[in-house]
Amino acid sequence: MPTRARKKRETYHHGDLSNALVAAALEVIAKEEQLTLREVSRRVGVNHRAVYRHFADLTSLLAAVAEQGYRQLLIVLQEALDSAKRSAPEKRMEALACAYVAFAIDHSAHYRIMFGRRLNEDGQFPILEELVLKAFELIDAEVLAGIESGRFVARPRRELVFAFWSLAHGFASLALVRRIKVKRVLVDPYVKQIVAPFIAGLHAL
Amino acid sequence: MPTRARKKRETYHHGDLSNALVAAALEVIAKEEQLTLREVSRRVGVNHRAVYRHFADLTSLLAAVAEQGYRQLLIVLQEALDSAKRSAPEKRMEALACAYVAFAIDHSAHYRIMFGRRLNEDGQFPILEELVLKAFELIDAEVLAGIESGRFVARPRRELVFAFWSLAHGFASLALVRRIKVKRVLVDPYVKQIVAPFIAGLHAL
DNA sequence: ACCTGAACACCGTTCAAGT
DNA sequence: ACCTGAACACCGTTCAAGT
Repeated sequence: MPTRARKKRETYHHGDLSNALVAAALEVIAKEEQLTLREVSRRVGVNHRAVYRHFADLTSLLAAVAEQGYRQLLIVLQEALDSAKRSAPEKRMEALACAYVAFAIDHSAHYRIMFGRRLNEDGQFPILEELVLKAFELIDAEVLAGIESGRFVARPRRELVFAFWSLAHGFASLALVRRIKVKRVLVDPYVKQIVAPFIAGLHAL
Repeated sequence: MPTRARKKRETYHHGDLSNALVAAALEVIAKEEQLTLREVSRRVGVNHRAVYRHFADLTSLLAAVAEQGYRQLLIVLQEALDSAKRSAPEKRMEALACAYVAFAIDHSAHYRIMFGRRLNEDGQFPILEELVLKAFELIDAEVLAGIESGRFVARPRRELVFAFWSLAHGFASLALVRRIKVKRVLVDPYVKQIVAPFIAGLHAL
């Protein structure tokens, strides 16, 4: 059974094809289906060649999808911090890790595109680098706050941030490929156990 | 220019096609070329259909490639431990992390297949699960030794091992996609910085 | 038992043409 | 300016036939 176009256009021109394509791509990955240029254009109801009017190639379309993902991730991380407003730095780091891993697991296809192979050429998509930097700074601010409050003594900060990120990303990524097996409801307590030694180390390095 | 077959067979039957295919696959990924069923069979000098006599599908061939990778990784990790025979548990963990990340960076295409998406169906390739378990046990033995020597007080062990693995895998994987940028010669000192807070935490949790 | 050839249903991408 | 259709060079996989 061939996939049918979702929408029927009355006009020859689509109007907002660029956004529609990204939205359709998000639909596709939400269903865990194969994300191809042809499938995405099918869903929008447009010839697959029309994509090239808006994106240089498939990779550029994926970059737009990844961009959305990074924006969502930033929001999720910020929300986690807001919910832990009055908590100690240790708890705030923990909340950050839990939110990060939960995002990766609940949006696994999206997460895979964000951290997949295709978008890894240096400087090819500056917007992605920019958003990644924002996430870095968000974590960095927490580490800094912990140091300034006198609770964290470890440094240098840059490496601490990358260590924290490696931990969260590594766990998420191993969970996604089922090398670490966790039930969804147990993700939070599991992540807390995983980051515990790291957080303890922040007191003592 | 079409890719040419490397070897010319005199006999109709190849003899050791299964191993030759895996070897050719390793050649392909070593050159960072696209690993396809057709390219691999071209290199061996055999019709691409012949692959199906030995592997159920492309994924099974990739699993055989991953298997080799896990075996190499285990050797590399064991060598790192052997070289740090008389060192303190902290140093041995550090050496393990350095060896792990170095392997991932120096065999990036191989590493990507080992931890890529395709082989992640639960229980589809028991040999892979078995080798992953061996790696787990290798790390676990180190953590146990640290605890028994009285230097590590943290627990539970299972989560410590996964935390360590997440850290190493996460760092390697972020480095591979260039989200963390490290020069090759600086990998060792960088990794030591990254694992430092975790190792400090093993003393205090 | 093992390998091949032709065919199928998919890709991403290029070119020239339609509205 | 924007979209389409036909064509190209690739995939992995299935079927029936060759040695």
